[in-house]
Amino acid sequence: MQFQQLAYFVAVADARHFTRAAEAVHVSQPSLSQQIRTLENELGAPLFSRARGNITLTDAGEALLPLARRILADADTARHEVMELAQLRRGRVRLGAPPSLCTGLLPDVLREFHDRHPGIQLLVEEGGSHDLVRELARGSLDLALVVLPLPTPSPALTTVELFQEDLVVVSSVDAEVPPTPLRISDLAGRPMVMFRHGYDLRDLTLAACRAAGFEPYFTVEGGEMDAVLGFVRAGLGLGVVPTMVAARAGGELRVTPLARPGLRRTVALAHRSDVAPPRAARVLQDVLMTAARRAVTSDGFRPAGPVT
Amino acid sequence: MQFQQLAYFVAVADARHFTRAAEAVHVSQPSLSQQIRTLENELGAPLFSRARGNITLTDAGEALLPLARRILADADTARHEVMELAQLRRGRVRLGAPPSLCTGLLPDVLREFHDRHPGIQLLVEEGGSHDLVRELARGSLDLALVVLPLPTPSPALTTVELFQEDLVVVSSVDAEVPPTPLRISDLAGRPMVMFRHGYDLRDLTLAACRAAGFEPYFTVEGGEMDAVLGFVRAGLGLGVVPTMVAARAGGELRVTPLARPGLRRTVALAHRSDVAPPRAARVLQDVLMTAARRAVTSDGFRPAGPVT
DNA sequence: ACCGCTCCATAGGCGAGAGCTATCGAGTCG
DNA sequence: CGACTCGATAGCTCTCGCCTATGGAGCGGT
Repeated sequence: MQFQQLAYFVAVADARHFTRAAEAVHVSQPSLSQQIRTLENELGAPLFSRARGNITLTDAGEALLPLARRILADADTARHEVMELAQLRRGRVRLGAPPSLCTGLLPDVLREFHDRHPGIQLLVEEGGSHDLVRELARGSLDLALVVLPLPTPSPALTTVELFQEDLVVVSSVDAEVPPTPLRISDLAGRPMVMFRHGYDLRDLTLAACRAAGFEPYFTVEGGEMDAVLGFVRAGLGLGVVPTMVAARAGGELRVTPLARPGLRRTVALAHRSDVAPPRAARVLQDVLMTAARRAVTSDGFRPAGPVT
Repeated sequence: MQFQQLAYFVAVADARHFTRAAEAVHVSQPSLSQQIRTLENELGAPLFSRARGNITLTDAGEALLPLARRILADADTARHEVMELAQLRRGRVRLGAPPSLCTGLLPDVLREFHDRHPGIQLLVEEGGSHDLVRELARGSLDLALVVLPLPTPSPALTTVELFQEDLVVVSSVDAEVPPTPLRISDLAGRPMVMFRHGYDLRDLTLAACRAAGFEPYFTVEGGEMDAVLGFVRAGLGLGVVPTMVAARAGGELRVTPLARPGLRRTVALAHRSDVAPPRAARVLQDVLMTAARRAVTSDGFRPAGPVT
């Protein structure tokens, strides 16, 4: 049984006429006759009663017709479904990202991606690198933006570095003006506001302070990104955030760069090594990498270092 | 898109392994790989992510899988449905017959047919030749037993004569013994019981009486076959019925043959000329014709004359 | 580190079959 | 009775699905 045999069969059943059916399906009449005959032989029963000028379905033909129609319709549906997926008119990308990047990088990138491919559903999972890595491995995420180095490196994940971004200190416009540029050691003893456990920014800042030989003093700790910025704005202390987050946070905040070497983090894109991500995810990856390159040139970000 | 491509695709999706899938569908592994690739090219999207030892469906593959399964299942159903029809394990025959044959010939024939093909549904339409011919032409009957000549002959119907049967006179065992053999003219003035309008037996008998120069006298007229036999048994008059009906009517009835040339009717099988009857109908036709031949030799029926 | 094993992809050849054109033969109509 | 219609048949070409043989990449054992 072949798809075109079923198509020819349906055409004859509709036209009640071999020659006209052959025209409808764009084959010669003998080819169509032959295929119908082959189908009849395979099924072991005549499908049409061929009386001159009065082609009729036999009972076997009547039984076959609805099934043939359904099979052809299903095949058509299959073609369209898959082609729509392939042409990004439909689909889904599940992207994981840490809160700092959800606030900083993602809005523009997702906006650009959505404008180009409005049929693709975007699911963003906001979480710490640890959670994101687990979900990637489990297959519940297609892609994740992560901060390197990964908390649990694994050969099952492939990471591509996107860019490095400097961290800056933010403070309330009403607070005492910190020295410019600020060294890490200048943070010693100053009141600070810190993210909850799980933020890689927390670990990064804490490690830097300890490397400088002091334990930072937190007036408030534990909020999410927006809350921390709010606390800073309210004068509760200094905050350490990525450049892009500080830039987006708007007024009421003073941004102070750190003295060299400063603090820097590497942002990368991670996906499973064993399966190729869906087409839509690969395109999102392209958009992300292009945006990263743009940011490197226009916003003073640093290009990504060697791949780890 | 080909059926075997879908089958191979499903096999790989199930086995998650090209080589084992190839064994499952009994083709070489390269053939299977090639067909999968052809399918992927046609659909414009990869269906599997081929990582060593970890073959996985892509999103396109996931979309295709349920449809592929359904298409294959439908194709299988189609094959079985048609083959069951062809092998007479299922099906239907719609047979029309006049009441006299429903009473006489049909019970044994239908019993024999049903024993041979228990899956075939038998629908019997009891009616006068006129109605039966109309229903045949309309397509609501597959076959009909009719008495020739047809009331409305038409080239759209093909008739095959089965046999000729003699008519006999039945009377109550309590009534006056009619002369043996009886001539048609002996019926003049004798009380008779007659069928309702529409029975070809009525027309046949009336015509014979008129040809013999008299108008018959009916004490009761208008009943169906069983009723008429009951009236005869009750002594209301003589009846004229086919030999086989008289034979089946059981006791309480005296059967008197008619003197030569007597009365005779030709029973034929009719079907539409333009469409071949369903397979089951053709087989029933065979059984009927065989039974007719048997009746000709064993029950003293006469063979059918030349085909009209 | 290397060898061997597994497993999918590629190459080349063969045969089936689906397509074509040309023609036949049966039934229909003017 | 001849022209016409329409499905079946014949003979051919060429695509394509199948095969065997082989390539090449990753993984495991010694």
